[in-house]
Amino acid sequence: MNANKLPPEALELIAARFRVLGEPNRLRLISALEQGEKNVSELVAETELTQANVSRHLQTLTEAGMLGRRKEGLNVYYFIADKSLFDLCELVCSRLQKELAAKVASFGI
Amino acid sequence: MNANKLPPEALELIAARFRVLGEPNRLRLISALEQGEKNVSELVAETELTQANVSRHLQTLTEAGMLGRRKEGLNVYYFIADKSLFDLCELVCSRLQKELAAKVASFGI
DNA sequence: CTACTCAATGAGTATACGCTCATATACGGA
DNA sequence: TCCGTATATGAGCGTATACTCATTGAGTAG
Repeated sequence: MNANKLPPEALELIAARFRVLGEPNRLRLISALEQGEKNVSELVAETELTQANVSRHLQTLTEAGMLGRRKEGLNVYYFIADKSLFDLCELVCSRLQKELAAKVASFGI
Repeated sequence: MNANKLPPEALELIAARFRVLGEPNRLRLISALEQGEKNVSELVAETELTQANVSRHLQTLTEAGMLGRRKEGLNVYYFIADKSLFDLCELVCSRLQKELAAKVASFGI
């Protein structure tokens, strides 16, 4: 948000990126891949989502450049391609914790 | 995303936060407030959105704890309450620039 | 109190998107 | 080649949400 007059197309690009992250199940997939690459079946087992649903979310994440794909025989392995994801989530998490702490404190006394 | 088994409610909270940012016009409002607090009329003039629309987006942003409100007579002034917004956008922007640069390079040779 | 201004909100519409079922595609083994 | 397994995708449905118009609510000035 540095540039003072970001053109609409740029804003749309940025927003699109946030939108991809605005879905809990996609965050779940990202989180699951934090430990390392996994194939679709593993992700389905771990998240308990349907295979079709996992596939679609992985597609969304991959198109956004956040994940990478690697085929190995029948299996397709996905992995985190954008390490800045962790920084993003870190920022949001710490902010949420701060807000939660404030809420707790306001009840405390 | 540090914790390995973030509970679903936490993921929903994080996702909700990203979703709020996943709308170009809301980013526009945030961007407009970067210079300092502004009232609704000023934001309407600057963004060329309808007053109703601006009002709703401001509500969304305020409920998410990202903006603050201050009434002064008839006017209501909004301001950035969550400074980490800038870090978030910075991260996304720099990542997008990197991707764009890569795309340009791949056409270069 | 009346009239005016700024901001918020109820109602309605259009669109985006997450989900599922069924099917297609891709690949490996017999 | 024929079958089975892993993943992707078309079609359809239901919900969420961005937008607008009209109205209301809050505050000020006359």
